[in-house]
Amino acid sequence: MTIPDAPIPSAPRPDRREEILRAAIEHFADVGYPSADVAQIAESAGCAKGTVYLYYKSKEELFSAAVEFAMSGLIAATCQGAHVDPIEGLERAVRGYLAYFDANPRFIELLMQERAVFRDRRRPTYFEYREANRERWREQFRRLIAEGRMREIPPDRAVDVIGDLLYGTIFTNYFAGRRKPLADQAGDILDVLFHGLFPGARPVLEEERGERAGPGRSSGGPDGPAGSGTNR
Amino acid sequence: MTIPDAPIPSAPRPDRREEILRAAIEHFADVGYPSADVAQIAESAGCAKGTVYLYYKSKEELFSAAVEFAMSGLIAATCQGAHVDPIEGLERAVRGYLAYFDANPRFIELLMQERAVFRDRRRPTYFEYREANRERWREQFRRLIAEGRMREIPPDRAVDVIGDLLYGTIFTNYFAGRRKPLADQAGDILDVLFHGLFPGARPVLEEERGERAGPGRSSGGPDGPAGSGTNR
Amino acid sequence: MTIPDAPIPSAPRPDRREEILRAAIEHFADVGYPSADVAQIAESAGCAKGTVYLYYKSKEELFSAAVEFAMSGLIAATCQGAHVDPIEGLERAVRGYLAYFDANPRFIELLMQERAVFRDRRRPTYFEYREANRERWREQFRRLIAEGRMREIPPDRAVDVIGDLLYGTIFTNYFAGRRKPLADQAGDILDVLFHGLFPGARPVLEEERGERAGPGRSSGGPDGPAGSGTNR
Amino acid sequence: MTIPDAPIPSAPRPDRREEILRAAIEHFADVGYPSADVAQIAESAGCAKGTVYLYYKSKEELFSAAVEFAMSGLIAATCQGAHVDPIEGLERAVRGYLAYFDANPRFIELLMQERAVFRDRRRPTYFEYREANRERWREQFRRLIAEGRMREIPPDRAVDVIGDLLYGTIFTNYFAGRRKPLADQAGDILDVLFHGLFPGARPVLEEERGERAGPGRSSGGPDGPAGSGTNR
DNA sequence: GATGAATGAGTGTTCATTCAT
DNA sequence: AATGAATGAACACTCATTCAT
Repeated sequence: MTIPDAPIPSAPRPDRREEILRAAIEHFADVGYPSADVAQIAESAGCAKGTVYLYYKSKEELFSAAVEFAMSGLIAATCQGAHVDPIEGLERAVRGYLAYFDANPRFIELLMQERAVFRDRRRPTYFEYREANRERWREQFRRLIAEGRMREIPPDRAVDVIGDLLYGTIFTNYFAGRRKPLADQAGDILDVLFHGLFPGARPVLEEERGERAGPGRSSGGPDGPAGSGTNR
Repeated sequence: MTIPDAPIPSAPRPDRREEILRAAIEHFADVGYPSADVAQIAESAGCAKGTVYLYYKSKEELFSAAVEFAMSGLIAATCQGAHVDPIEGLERAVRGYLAYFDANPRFIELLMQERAVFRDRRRPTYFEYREANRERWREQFRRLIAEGRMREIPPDRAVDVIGDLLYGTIFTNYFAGRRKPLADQAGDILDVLFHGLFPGARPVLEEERGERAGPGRSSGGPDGPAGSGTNR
Repeated sequence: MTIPDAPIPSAPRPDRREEILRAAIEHFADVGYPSADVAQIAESAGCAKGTVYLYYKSKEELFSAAVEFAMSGLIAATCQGAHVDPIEGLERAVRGYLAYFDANPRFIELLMQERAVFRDRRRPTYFEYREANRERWREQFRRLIAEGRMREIPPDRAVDVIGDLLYGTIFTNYFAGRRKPLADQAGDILDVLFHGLFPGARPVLEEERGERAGPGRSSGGPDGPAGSGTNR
Repeated sequence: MTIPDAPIPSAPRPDRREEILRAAIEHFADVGYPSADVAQIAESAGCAKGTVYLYYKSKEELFSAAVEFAMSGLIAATCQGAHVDPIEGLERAVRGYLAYFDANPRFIELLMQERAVFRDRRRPTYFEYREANRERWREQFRRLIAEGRMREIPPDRAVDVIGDLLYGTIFTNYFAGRRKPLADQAGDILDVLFHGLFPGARPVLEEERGERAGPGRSSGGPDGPAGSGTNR
């Protein structure tokens, strides 16, 4: 029943939705989803709080849009080289991946936040993307093995190892403040991936595994809470 | 007007602090730091909310304690094998690492939450741990290279690659719901790490790198917000 | 770049104001004034939100118009029979009143909402209407009493009793979900009104009144807040 | 993550729940449910906003508690006289009812608000109460008719008529600002109820009913929106 | 006249933290 | 030491209203 002041009309803004998304990406990456304040995103975007809700149904949806934006860029950055030799294609994909996050470190933060925010509501966008790519690489690895150009490693596992390595790399770089640009690390990463650390080492014996290490147990972890017995 | 029952002698509580920590680990891992409710932790621990503050200055400190607990277990699980051959030591460390998180999947969640929560206030505990281990492995790799048992890879980079691969592996497994226990993947991981994917491939040429891929640029990312120019 | 279709000549809208009013009545009755959304009314009326404000200064004024509309119908429905015998006139008015709300149950809702919304800003439209009719009936009752056809009841009080009974009847029917159409109840209501429940009962002694019943007092209401002492 | 100031401990308050309820009744009755501000209720009650939520789960629950309180008082005020003659019992109940709302006019407001607020979520508390009483009166009326002390009116309809009259009376009095205390009107109401207006009038002919009056139709209501055809 | 994008005040609810007991 | 009632800052979201077009 109170009469709000007349809105001060601002300069025409041709692409409000995009401005808001840009502001949101920055803000979410800066302070994290839980601390992010829709009012501040609005301010960054140069509009009022209500306007944000004109374009995005909720804070959560805005966040999802940010993550999706980041992922669509990643796909573009890694899906090139479809027509080159598979090994070179892999190299390109790896370099593209790392270069992408090098250029957009904020996106790493978004990926992490997504997990923390949507804990169990859905599989993170990033992993959806990984699964979507799996088949393509599996096929290529199968062929390389058949041609004798690749060691006999279960293609699926190879895909996992590469994906895990890349994922771990970007996170580590971003979080641990590693100094060298990701792109500069690509050579070493590919070198290890392609040729291994110890060419002459004896084969890895799977039989040796099996010692489960819970804290405070045979592995010498701290006694106390959350011993392995309390975990599912 | 009701005569209270004689107090039920509660089980001796030798370590309230520990009970609270145990409850906290479980709760933080279950619902995430931001949604975690001190009152519920207290209830799980069988005490009142105020009591939690007797032992931990704040919710944040309690969370830190939970993370630290998780990490101390990890150190124990990976620092064995000090006196065996370095290559076997590495294998053991890798298996120990994976087995540890296999047995304590909650801790993966805590690690992730830590990052999301303490965003820029400090380097995550986990990476502190990694740095602390770096020197030890660097030395061992130097020796292996000198002995010709390891390819000529900058030892620091080797440490990074291994660490990143492991880190990426646990996160991926936990978040993407990979089915195989981590311990079972250890063999393949070690195999790739030790012998590489493509023994005969041409050397990786670092010169090829350099194409920075920002979204909407030459790499074909989406046009719009957060182009590489807007990143720091 | 798309060439807009030729505008579909919308059906001639001779009375936008009326369309909006119609939509408003429906919407206000459906969801209640506080939850009513001007945007939805506009949509129902087939125009834009701004257009509503072209015809009605505010949501509140639009609501008032809705109530007034309802009341003007009521007046028409109860003011017939001016030239018949007063007793039959009363019967007709009662039946007309009930039939009106039977046919327009939404209006009952509007009447109630009006009270809830405009709390103390003005006397509800409905009661204005009642007062406007009072004089006419007072006169007729006076005559009936003089003619010995009506018991000696203060005419004003008779008007009140009839009005209250009708008012209570429509509300109760609407809110309590009474099943029988109002019109079917008219006979019983008139029967009680005309002939009473207990023809032979001793006269009602006004002297007996006077015991004020506040909660928690002699009348046994709950102790606690809002005892009669706290009321104005 | 901001550290709130230490709460200023207030004087010991033995019955917070009740103080809050008292404040809520007053506030809800004063400004209506939708405009009611929990913060103001808290202030009236002399506590902080959060404290209200310690005792009542939500604003809605607090409102329900207020209504229930009002109704429990009404029950007490009308359920006396169980052992007197039924006709006198009825008289007492009617007087008790009116006296109750005379003493607690706020409660009328609450009853009305309840309907407006919980529109279709549940049958209003008040009508629950009426239904609960129905059986008791039905029985008494049956007996009175059998004894020839009451006219042959369907007992259920008699209950309805009385209830509707009372309900309409309190609302009208409260809303229309009628000046005479309710208790003073009781005599006239009972008089009409017991003996009727026109003892000698011809029987009411039910057959005459049936003319449904929609606005703008044969009954001469306004043309336009919400004609009877648009109503359910 | 019509539009609908933009505005921003307003509010129910949560929860970490305190402290009198 | 232990309690748990009390606190109050913080924040997402709604929606009546305006006005440039």
